[in-house]
Amino acid sequence: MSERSGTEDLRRRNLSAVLTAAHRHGPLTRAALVQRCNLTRSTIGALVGELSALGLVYETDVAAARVGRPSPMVHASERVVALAVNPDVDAVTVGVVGLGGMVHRRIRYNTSSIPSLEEAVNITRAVVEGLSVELAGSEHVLGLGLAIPGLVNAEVGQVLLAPHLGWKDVDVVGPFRQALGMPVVAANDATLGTLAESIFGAAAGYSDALYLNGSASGIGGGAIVGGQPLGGASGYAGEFGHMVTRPGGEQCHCGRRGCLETEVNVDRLLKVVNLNHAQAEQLEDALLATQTFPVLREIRRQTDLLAIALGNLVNVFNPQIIVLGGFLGVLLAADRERLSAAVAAGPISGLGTKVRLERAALGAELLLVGAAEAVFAGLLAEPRSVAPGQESGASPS
Amino acid sequence: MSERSGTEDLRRRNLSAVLTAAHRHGPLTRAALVQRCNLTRSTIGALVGELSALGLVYETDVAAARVGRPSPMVHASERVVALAVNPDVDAVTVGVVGLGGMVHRRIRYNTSSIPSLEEAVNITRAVVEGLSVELAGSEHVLGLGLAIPGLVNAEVGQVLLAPHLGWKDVDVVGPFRQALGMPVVAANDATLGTLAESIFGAAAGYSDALYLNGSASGIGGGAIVGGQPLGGASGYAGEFGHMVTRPGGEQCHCGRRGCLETEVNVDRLLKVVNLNHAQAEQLEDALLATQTFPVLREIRRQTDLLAIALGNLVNVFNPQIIVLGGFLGVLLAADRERLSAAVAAGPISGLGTKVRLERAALGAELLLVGAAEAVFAGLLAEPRSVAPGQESGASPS
DNA sequence: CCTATTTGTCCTGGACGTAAACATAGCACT
DNA sequence: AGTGCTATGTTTACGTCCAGGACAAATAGG
Repeated sequence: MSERSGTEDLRRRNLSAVLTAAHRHGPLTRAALVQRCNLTRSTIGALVGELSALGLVYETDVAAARVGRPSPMVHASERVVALAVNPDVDAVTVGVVGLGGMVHRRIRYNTSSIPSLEEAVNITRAVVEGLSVELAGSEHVLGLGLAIPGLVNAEVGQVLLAPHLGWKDVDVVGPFRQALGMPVVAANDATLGTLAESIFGAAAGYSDALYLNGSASGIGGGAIVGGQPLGGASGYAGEFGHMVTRPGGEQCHCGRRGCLETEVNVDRLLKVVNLNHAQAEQLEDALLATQTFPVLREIRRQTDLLAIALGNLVNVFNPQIIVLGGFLGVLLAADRERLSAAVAAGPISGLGTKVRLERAALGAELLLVGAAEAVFAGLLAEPRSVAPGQESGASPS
Repeated sequence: MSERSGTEDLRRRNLSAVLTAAHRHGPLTRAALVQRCNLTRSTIGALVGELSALGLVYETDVAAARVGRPSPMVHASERVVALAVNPDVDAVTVGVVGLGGMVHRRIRYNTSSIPSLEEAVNITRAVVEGLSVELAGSEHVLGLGLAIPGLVNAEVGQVLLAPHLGWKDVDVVGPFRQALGMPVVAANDATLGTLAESIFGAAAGYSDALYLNGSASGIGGGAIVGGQPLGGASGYAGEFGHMVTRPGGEQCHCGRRGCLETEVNVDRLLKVVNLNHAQAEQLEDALLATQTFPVLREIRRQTDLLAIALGNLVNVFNPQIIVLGGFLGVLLAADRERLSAAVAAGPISGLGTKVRLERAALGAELLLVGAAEAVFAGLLAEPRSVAPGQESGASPS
């Protein structure tokens, strides 16, 4: 079933360590890799050589500022790319993301109505065909990552429920794979956002982090636990939006009452500053500019409820940092002191005082980076898997 | 800082895999180890040989029931032991636990008052000295594990707060190590209970499990995430008892109102069946025997509130199983249908329907097994570390 | 007693990383 | 401009480890 151990296992791990370091921590000198990976110069040389032969990294000379022989820079090859797709209610966004985390292209295809799965597939195929010249030849397309606003069983590639898209109990991986002829992975958007923020964003470098994102469709999130993303039994973990914070409160579409996302809600914020959904971009400015009592009251109300949920999560996870995205980030900006104080005071025995609260650092590229990261994960774990000529137009032997 | 990789790293991992398998999954034949560890007969032979030379495992012949050469049984040596100590408000319990998970001795030392740290240390030393004949000579004492009813920073061995013991901001590892002259680890009792249940108890074999324990001192718990125990940044994770389930409810000692443990509470249960604290053992029988309205109402009230918390946790963790210990197990037994239905209905999109609810399988030995497991963890990860003659009465070369 | 089957043991070969010696490339000082 | 210093890449010898194959051992079934 699983591969034999052998000494090749060691090599796999070391190749993985080097490639992962180059991917996550930007270009690094070989000397830096020696330190970071705890390997000798000889071994790093061999590993970088192999990765270079596989086309996964390349080296550049660098003007040395220090005494001693200059160490070449090892770059993760940005020509090794993943496609990233984020279907949403009003658009399907397709991205091309290179190893190293750069988003090379980002194409937002606006839809007149909520896209069906079939439409999302067709749009994606069309956009990718439009990019084919760009992708062809030199680039190596590893696969496609799907960021789905809903519950996704990552193992089997099934969407259990994506309420706002109206997708339910469908295999999403199959159709995309069939249409594009490449490996496809799918996961919940907030889970992928967590991944992205934990690697390249505000939670980078923390082993235990929480991420909560607030959007028009509710609140989702994810956790990094001991450096690893929390998936749960089937990839559904991180539904922080349905934590009950006001029992007997408003009815939630999930069936319960008083879920966090029925109370802490972008609609309520828009309403107090007289904006509509289309003007969500201006929410932050409007909130900060309007200091009237109803506005302040609503900010406080939502801040306090959010703080209860965050306090619960601190008690549960004991994280080092909590990253807030979307309108939750706006809420943090609107009254950081209050949220900070409430989170510090809530959890047992002052645990909350040590938790950092940060806004998400990645903007529009968050989900594309996260989805690509899910694709890269396989390669990073097993760099040699790139070997059997896995070009975009696959041809089985 | 950390050790170099080398091929010895492979050996370490393989030794660890074999020893861990023998420890967790009882005696196994070498043939079974070959399958389980994905290694060849030659390698398993070498590994078992080395572990045997280290005194960590031994082999026995077995009457083969199958055709073919019989494969010897590999047993984790139960003569390699850990001491386990659980200080509580009315007693200090000391145990001797062997590799393989057997509790060889369990000595409960009742105290007339809540023990101070100093008293706990002295009691432990006295009990261990009483066991010295038993421990001396043939046995190999790896160290001592402390199960503390409170917040423990496992990394630094500090108790942040153990409210019922009255310990606060004290180094617990230091005094015990000084008094006993052996390595000491400390952790929260519920965290260790989680570990024990996940290895030898009801959660064995599950990669994603939750454990909640209800005692006179409140509700604590822990999680297994992707097969690994959830620790958090400093080991404080798993404080499920302080999840707010009824905002504005009763004041909790933690400062907030309506924490789970202020509402779901053994005192309230004892009260409705007219028992006092000392009669807690009889709670289950009393609850099941008394079918009066006030009793049923209190059971339902607590069941419903517990279900809210469990529903939140299912949304957060997406676990395969939830294990309930202490009076929470009693509550499950009292009205399994109701709790089951509420947990199934609560979480989003029917996630709860797939979650198993089980009572804790380990009884009085739970914490001793868990504390010992924390001690064994180091050995299991690095079996060769046993080498430099680490006898109970240590004698540096 | 013989055969099939399963498993332990021994031996050889290949893969891998380490360590140490050597080579190289830039800086800094004179 | 030259010389030494220093940090780093490169090459080679060596040890460890595991896989795989040949052989031996031990048992059940006929």
